[in-house]
Amino acid sequence: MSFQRPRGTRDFLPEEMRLRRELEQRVCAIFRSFGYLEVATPTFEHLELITAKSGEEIVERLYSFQDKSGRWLALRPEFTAPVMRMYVNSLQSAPKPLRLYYFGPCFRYERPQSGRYREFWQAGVELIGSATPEAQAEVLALADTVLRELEVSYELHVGSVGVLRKLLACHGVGEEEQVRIMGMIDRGEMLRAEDMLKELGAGEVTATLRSLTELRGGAEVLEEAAELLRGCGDALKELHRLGEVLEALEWYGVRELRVNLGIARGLDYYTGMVFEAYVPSLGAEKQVCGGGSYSLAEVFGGKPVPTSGFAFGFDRLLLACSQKPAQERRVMVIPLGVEMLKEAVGIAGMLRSRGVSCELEVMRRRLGKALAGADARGVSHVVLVGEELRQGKVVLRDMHTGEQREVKVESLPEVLSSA
RNA sequence: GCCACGGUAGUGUAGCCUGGUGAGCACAAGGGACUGUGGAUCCCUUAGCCCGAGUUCAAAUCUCGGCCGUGGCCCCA
Repeated sequence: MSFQRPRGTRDFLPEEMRLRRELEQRVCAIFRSFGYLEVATPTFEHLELITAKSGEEIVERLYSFQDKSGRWLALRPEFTAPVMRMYVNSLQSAPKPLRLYYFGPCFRYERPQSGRYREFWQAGVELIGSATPEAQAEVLALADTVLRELEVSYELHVGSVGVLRKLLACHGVGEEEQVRIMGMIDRGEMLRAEDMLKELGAGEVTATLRSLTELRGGAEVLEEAAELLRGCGDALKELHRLGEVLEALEWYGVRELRVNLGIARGLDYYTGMVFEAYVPSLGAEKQVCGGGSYSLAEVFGGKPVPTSGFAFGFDRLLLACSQKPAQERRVMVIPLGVEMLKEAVGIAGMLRSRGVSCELEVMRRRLGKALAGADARGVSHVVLVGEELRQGKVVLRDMHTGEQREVKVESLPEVLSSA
């Protein structure tokens, strides 16, 4: 009888786990360096929390279930809703702005493929309580800093759903239709979006919309956009806001970005600036980060509060930065014969209490085999405990160079620490 | 939910088209030869046809279904 892993899940063996922890720590350290504080929420939430934010259609992409007393629950598909729920429950009267970050597994019932799993990890932040250009820019700059520090080659696209929505509103398109059209734009279905607009009697906006979503470039394309939006005051106002964010981004040193008004992010709770980061080398699942400014607290029964945030797809990030692990010091203590076992155990214990991690040879192998075994498991330093112990010494062997020297037991921790 | 390709010891593979000999090889793992330097060499051992049904005297091999994997669509991170 043997069992397979559930589809779309992974086991992480020691080597990969080390890489994951390393990356997690690097990313979270950068979050903290911007003043963000870590939070955690439950792995599952009430199903309604998720559907309140994303609509009933999302249910088929969720792991949802009834518990033993009939409550409908769902494994979280992302963190924004849970974190905002937590904010509404417990943090509404905390001093603003609130800077929160999270890291943890999320679950979606989707077809697995490269860079897409049913259990995957997200790392992200929410900045709650400020909608100033500098606050929005900070969030984006934070994402940019992470990508830059990881030395991956990426593209940052910045847009504004506010501009698009106000443009549509300007031509009499209602809220609900706006959402549907934005979804089509996000999926690149411009023709469908145009058909729908014509049906709604807003056919005259299609040319403007098309030109607008095809604009690409630096901050200078905002001028072209302004031309296109002439006569639509609300949209121009949104465009001006985007301009302010872009200006602030310059102060943060974020210059390698492209304005892309075609980013709609499909989701209806975004209000203003939106952004996405891509790592082209990842292929189909190249989006490593998505975020923007939104207003969600009121959906969960709180007072509206302007918020900006983003989430990294941690697994994709890991794929993107093919970092090779730093050489790790790994120590093994080998007794030369059973009669030295007791002493070897003692020395291993002494090393551990002095902060040097080490493992003990427990297979009673002959020296040759023991060395071969140590090598096979990636040990970098071996401590041989033999008759030199009568002079209070052990033999320290560097497994990479093959060099050996006798070292006093009491100076062993120090010598190994600097190795 | 849809499409393409795939699944043989722990890993990588041969065999499949053309059904029929104890399913072969390499590496890994465990033991030994061999008493502190043999990270070697030699020998031994462990361990496999994804699951189920069908066709057949006979299935790793052919057919169907399922499961899982890889990549793509969709969606997203």
